[in-house]
Amino acid sequence: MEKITVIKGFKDILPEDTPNWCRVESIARLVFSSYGFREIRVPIMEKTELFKRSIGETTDIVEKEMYTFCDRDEELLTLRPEATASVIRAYIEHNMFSAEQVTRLFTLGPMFRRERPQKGRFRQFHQIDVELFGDDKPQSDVEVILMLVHFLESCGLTQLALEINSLGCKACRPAFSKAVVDYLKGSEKELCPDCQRRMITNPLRVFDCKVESCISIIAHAPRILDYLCTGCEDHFAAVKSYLNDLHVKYEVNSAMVRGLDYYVRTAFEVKSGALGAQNSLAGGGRYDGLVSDLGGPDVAGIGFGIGFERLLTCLPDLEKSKYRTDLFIAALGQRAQKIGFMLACQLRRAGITAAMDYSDKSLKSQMKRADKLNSSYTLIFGDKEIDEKRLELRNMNTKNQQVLPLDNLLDSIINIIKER
RNA sequence: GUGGGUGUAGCUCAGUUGGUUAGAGUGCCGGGUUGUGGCCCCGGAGGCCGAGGGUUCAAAUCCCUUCACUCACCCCA
Repeated sequence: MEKITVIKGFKDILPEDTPNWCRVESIARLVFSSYGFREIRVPIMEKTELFKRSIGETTDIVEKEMYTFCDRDEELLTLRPEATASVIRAYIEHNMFSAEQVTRLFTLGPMFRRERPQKGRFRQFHQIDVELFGDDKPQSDVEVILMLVHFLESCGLTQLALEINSLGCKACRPAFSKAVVDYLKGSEKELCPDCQRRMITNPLRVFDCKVESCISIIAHAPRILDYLCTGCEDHFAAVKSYLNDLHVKYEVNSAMVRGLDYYVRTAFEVKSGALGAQNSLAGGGRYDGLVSDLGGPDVAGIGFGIGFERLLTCLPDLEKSKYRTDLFIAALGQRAQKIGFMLACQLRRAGITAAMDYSDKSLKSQMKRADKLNSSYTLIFGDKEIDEKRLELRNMNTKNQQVLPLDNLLDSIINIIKER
């Protein structure tokens, strides 16, 4: 019989790893809550239209990476490639804007993009996603960036590289795009084929190219920061000033452009050297105008996403989770097995991790099992102990053994274990 | 979608210029005198050498095809 395997680019998260996931999740909840962010959970599927309108029809994500299928009633549905669109949809749908001026939300869960998998990139991957609606002041940019840094540091990450940039707005970006195209036309033939194509489709993407010759051409290209309108310039200056005051280290990377069409003004990214080619650990930016594009009120927005798997690969002290057992019951013989089983069931109901072997194996073998399960204590008994009503309780660390009376056995074990 | 690398035991990997019954470490199970774990010693189970085809007296080894994994490009978290 042929084995059925997981889908390419999808991963099982095994028991030895799940505690690490839980740990990071609880740090996120803790840190975000102190900034006033509340958790929202949105579906992993949406109508395809939602992503087309938010992310942009001509982006790679929408053009070739989405898992889209036709439902039985002919409706086009898509497994979410990112969370922002869904959160905005929910924000609008539940009229959250009328409940409060500023809304702070976060969510976490799986995202889906049909790319070729490689290090730090999977078809199902997980993101922690943060969104702040209803405030266009630079302080909210700073708050969100600071929270991101705070969170990553709380996870134990060091040597983070924060890069920020301003992408301009609807008013000033078109002029910049044109200037870039004009500049590139001069040396069009020296550009790599990809960049020649980008010139037409999405000129700003040329800044992302890693080809040696393109990099040297782009080094002298116009900089977005020289084309910002007064509003964008003031906004960006304020963001930088606050970050300086807060001693948040960052680099301005005027070549940083982001792959989702909706970003305006502040864009930021956190990179790590531990990741390989896909070195972007978290990224986000401002998206004023997107909420109204999706049918909501004209409110500002800013947010970011953190790659969960990428974050985990950056963590320095990742440990595989081991077994941990309070009490192992080594029962010898049929009578002992029966008593032991009843005891195990009762202990578990009392919240104590109790384990035993249901087949009547040799004591040596049961002791080995107890050791493997990292048990703190092992209760040892057979016919002799039952007849004498005196059971042996071995402390596995000290090797001391004490005698426990069969009467009130449950309570005395609970007391001993809870005292530790 | 395009390249490169790798596929041998549950896991990590050896395997010579093609040559007997394919190995090690680790893990798993059992044993080392009656009922006491970790260390040590002994034994056992576990492989269609990724799959299919070809060359040859003979293929894990050489050739072709294919699949999977992986890294990189594209792009992004």
